[in-house]
Amino acid sequence: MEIENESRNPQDQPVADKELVEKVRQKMPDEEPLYDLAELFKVFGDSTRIRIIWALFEADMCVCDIANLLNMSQSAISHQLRVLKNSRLVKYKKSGKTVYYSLNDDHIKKIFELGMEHIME
Amino acid sequence: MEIENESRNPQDQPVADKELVEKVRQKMPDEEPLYDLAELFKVFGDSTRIRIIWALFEADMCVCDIANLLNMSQSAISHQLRVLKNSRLVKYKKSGKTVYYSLNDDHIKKIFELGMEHIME
DNA sequence: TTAACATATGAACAAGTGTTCATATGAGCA
DNA sequence: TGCTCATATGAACACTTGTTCATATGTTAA
Repeated sequence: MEIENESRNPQDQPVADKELVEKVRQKMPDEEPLYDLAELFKVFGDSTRIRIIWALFEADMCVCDIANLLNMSQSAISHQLRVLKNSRLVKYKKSGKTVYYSLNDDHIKKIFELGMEHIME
Repeated sequence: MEIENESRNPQDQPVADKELVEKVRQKMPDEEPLYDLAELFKVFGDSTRIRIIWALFEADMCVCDIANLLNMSQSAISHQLRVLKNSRLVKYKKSGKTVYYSLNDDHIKKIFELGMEHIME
């Protein structure tokens, strides 16, 4: 009985360089943090949310002023702020009827700047 | 005829702090780069693409080895590599039948590391 | 209390996305 | 030439997502 030279994975994919695949596999982070990272970038992957965050770079703002700034409905902004809140990217402070949102993470600005550098290249 | 105290935008949103909205509006970047930035993060916002990129941090790889590493079909990987290629995040080099992909941007690793920092917080 | 206001929320729908499947392309080899 | 292999591609489909619309919640002021 011969051993096949080319290894195969469960999906029956041929492997060109089995050693390399194993080496890289061992260096890969666990699935979960990579999944979480994708979830974070998914949040950044919408221009409304990008613009909300960019506005909050400049100043803490209430929902209606953000809606006005971006020329969008209060409801749309509120929905998106919830997404940002769920990702711990923004926090809020209530003041009477008004709710003021602000950024909750110092990394965001740096991430955005690096992203901009890629775009400008 | 009286001038209303509260200004309204085309969507009939009340404005709490008109001056602030104007100040922030002037500091906001143009729509287009913000739209492009969202497009970039959209590309990062998928765990398959995140894992492909992370693999390429370790080594340049051909399509079938990436498919094997991630235990996914060659077709799925090829489709995703095209997305990465269109965003100028990866480049490729042909060698006979085989196509080797590699990263095309030094910012990516930094962006991912900062993203990870947010997750770990 | 009632009215006005700021915000949040749920349902619904159109638009977008990732994978699969089948097949095309193009290079190397017999 | 014809066959095999690595990759690319198009169509189809299920699934996800962002907005709108209607309405609920909760606060302030009269």
